[in-house]
Order: sequence, then structure tokens, then C-alpha cells
Amino acid sequence: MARERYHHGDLRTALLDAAEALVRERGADGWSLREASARTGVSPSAAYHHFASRDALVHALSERVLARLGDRLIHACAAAPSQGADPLQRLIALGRSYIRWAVEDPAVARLVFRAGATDPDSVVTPHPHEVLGAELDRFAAAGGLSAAARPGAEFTVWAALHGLAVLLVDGLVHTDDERAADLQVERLVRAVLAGLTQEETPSAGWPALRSAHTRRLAGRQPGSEPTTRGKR
Amino acid sequence: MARERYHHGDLRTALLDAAEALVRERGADGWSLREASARTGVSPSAAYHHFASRDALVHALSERVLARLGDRLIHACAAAPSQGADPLQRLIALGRSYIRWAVEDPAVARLVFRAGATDPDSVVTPHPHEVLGAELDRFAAAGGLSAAARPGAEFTVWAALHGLAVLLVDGLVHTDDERAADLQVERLVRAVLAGLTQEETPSAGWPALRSAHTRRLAGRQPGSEPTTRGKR
DNA sequence: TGTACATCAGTGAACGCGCGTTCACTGATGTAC
DNA sequence: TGTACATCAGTGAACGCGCGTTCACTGATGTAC
Repeated sequence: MARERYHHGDLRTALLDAAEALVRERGADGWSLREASARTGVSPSAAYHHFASRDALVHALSERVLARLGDRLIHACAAAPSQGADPLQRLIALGRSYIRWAVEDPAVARLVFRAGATDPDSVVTPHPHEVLGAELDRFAAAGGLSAAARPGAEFTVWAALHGLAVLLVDGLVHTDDERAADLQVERLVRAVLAGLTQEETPSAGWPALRSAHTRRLAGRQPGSEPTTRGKR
Repeated sequence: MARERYHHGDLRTALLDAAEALVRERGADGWSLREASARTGVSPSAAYHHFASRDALVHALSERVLARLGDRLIHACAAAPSQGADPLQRLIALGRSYIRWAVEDPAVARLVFRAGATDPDSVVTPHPHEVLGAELDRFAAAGGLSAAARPGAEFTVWAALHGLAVLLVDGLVHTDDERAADLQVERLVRAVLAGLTQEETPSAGWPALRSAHTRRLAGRQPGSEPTTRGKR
């Protein structure tokens, strides 16, 4: 199927699509810019009108995937069972969705995890980290978590979920039964949040962790324009 | 410094050393077999008398590093403060050691994590996963964890620790203050174990997770020779 | 509605590169007698 | 202790490869008048 027009129309998106498909077929690293261009029906150099480098393409793809994941998490929370009024159901659903996403699309997940922090100037909306934060706020507001335990709790929950996802994706942990991962997520979320709830030491005043995503928001002064601060 | 002898003596180890140094200098992927050979003062083809492929070298390196980490974890537990008789101190020390190892040597940690499961026929002693399991047994024996909560608990703790390690190593989470990571580890370990302790649903009978390492042990029949089972 | 022209988004050839791996070889080592 | 010889552990040249990126170029598009 040859391209009809000289101008592609939306080559940027088409290249991202091709790269994403190649990642699925050959793994996070087993593909090249040339291959993605060829698959799109375009010369290798055409990509440079849309991406400064191969690396820029990888980051753009990673951000697109992250935003999709954010959406997915929001929907998973909304679809969580609410009978019984267990306020943890939403967070368990979020966790399951995160782990399932990683397990179902491991090569793409690896790409995203390896790409590291998102570009401080890029906008990933909704960012998975924001979604988790909002759900924890909601959970705390429902009385699941004391005000003292809330700060930084997202790193504890995120670490636990991310760890399970990575262990499964990298094959360090294995399961014969699909349900095992789901059950493990539930156990993990319940354990972490039960543990945080009965914390004795308040976490306020501790030196804090910050996510790369939070750093972007925090670095921006109120009313200031987006800058390239943070780049070298 | 030229090699004096035609026969190197311990080229296998020397190549592993060179590769490890290159990983530190250039990142988990930024080096080649040729470069490691050159640095060792040997022709590129010499490596093939010791490793079947570049990939085999990577796995051998990964296993060497894992065994070293296992040792490190054992020593960290042994050196944990025991006054106050808080049985969690050993597990907190283990967790800190794991996270510090990853943060101090991120490129090597990435290599190990990416290399995935260890070869089923290789022997990594002591395996970090075994060390964690033994510490959890000890903790359970000391009354920290009910017998019902013990099975599979290592995956919950491991996931939490591994997640924090990976988030820090990949730059998804960042800290200005070194102490933040240490404190977060403590919070994480305390929360997870407190949560597991007060678990309502017993985990016995759940479909189980298995680590790649456990799989190796489980797959070996009593008295049977090591086989290549599991390889394609 | 027609035309001139700037700009945008492609082409295709080339550059320069290092890579993993193979192969026929040879120097060094160790062992049996 | 000396020697023949198998084996081990190197060499060095070559194969075949695809990669990211640059460059001068040209066809297509859209806009001002």
C-alpha cells in the first residue's frame, strides 16, 4: 500500500504508531528509526522534520503511552465495585489496572519505564502519578488514611505497585495463574494502606521524595511561563 | 601495561571485571564485547573461549553481581541494631541495603534488573531472594508475622523494595536528601509488614507467584541431575 | 479567481561508524611414557 | 629428566550488517495581493 500523497498528513503520529508496533514485535530496543520510517512508507530522513533524534521519538512515544495509562487508571477507579462501601476498592482497581497494563503489554511498559522521567516541559495528561495521588486524597478524605499519614503515601503505594509490575514484566517473578497477580495486588494494596494507617511516626517534616512529574509542577513559579529550567 | 604472558590466566574473570567497569562508565547498554576485550588487552575473539556470546557474558556478570548483593544483604541484617528488640530492624536494614546498593551503583543495578531471570542452571549463592525469605522466616518465628500471613509475604516485601529501587534508579523518583530514601524504606517495610500482620484473608490456597529463582529449585527433582529443562 | 512566492515536508544518497561473530591459525601448557 | 604430542587459549583478518544522522535537493501547499 503506497502513500498516495507526497505530504503524509500526520507523519508524526504515524511514526509513533509504527514505533509502538515495532516495540511490541521486537522489544523495547529491537527496532530502529529507519525501520519505523520504512514501515510508514517514508525515507529515514523524513523523521527528522518531526523529531530531533531517535531519543526524542522514544520520549514522545513514552509520554503518549503514559497519558493513555493515566486514562485507563481513571476508568478503572470509576468502574470499581462500590457496594459494601469498601473505600479500598478504587485503589485496588487502580493497582490491578496498572499491573495488568504492564503484563499485557510488557515491551511497551519496559520502554516507558526505561525512558525514565518525562521531559519537564512535556504535558502528560492525565499523568498516572496524579491519578494515584487523587485517589489517595479521596481515600484519606473518606477516612481511610489519617492526615498525618497522607503525605508521601503515594510513594509507598506506587513503589509497591511498580515493583510488582516490574518484577512480572522482567520475568523475575512468574505466575501460572493469571489470578495470582490480581490477588497479589489486592494483598499488596491492603497491606500497605493498613500499615500506613496505623503508622506511629508522623511523616511530616521528613526529607521528602519527589517524582519527576511533581518536580515539573513544583519548579514552575505561579504565573511564570514554562521554561527550559532543569535542562542542561 | 601489556600482558606479559600469552595465556592470560583468568581471562574469564578479567572480562567480567572489564565489562562491569564499562557498565559503570557508559551505562548498562553503552559498551561492547570488543571494548571489554580491548580493555583486557586481548583480541575480540578471545572472549568466545569463555562465553558463548555477548549475552552469556551479560548473564554471567549479572549472576556474579547478584551473589555479591546476597552477601551484602546478609551482612546488613547481621549488623542491624538489636537493642530495643525490635524484630523489624533486620528487615529494615535489609531493605536499606538493597536500595542503597541500587542507588550507589545504578548502571550495574539496571543491568541486573534487565537481565531478567537468572539461568535455571546457574547457582547464585547466596541469592538475594533467599536472604529475604530467610529473614521473613526469622521474623515470623519471632512472632512478627502469623503463620497464615507468611506464605507469599516475600513477594509483597520484595515488590515494595524493588519498586522503590527501580523508581530511584530510573529517575522516576528523585530525592535531594540521601536520608529521604532511608526513611522511605523504613516506612515501606513497617507499613507492609504491619499490614500483612493484620491481614484478614489467609493467603493459603491462593494461586501463587513464584520467583525465577524459586522455580529453579522447584523444578529440580530430588536426586535428579541439573538439566536444561526450561530452555527452548 | 489567478498568480507569485515563501514555507513546509518530503527524497535519496552518502558518511562514518562499530558491532557480534566466525575462521583458520599458532603459541603455550601440561601430561604420559 | 627429556621428549612427543594433545589440548587449551590465544591471534588477527574478515564477513556482513544496519545504524543514526546530515545534506543538498525538490515537490506540494497555502497565502497575500
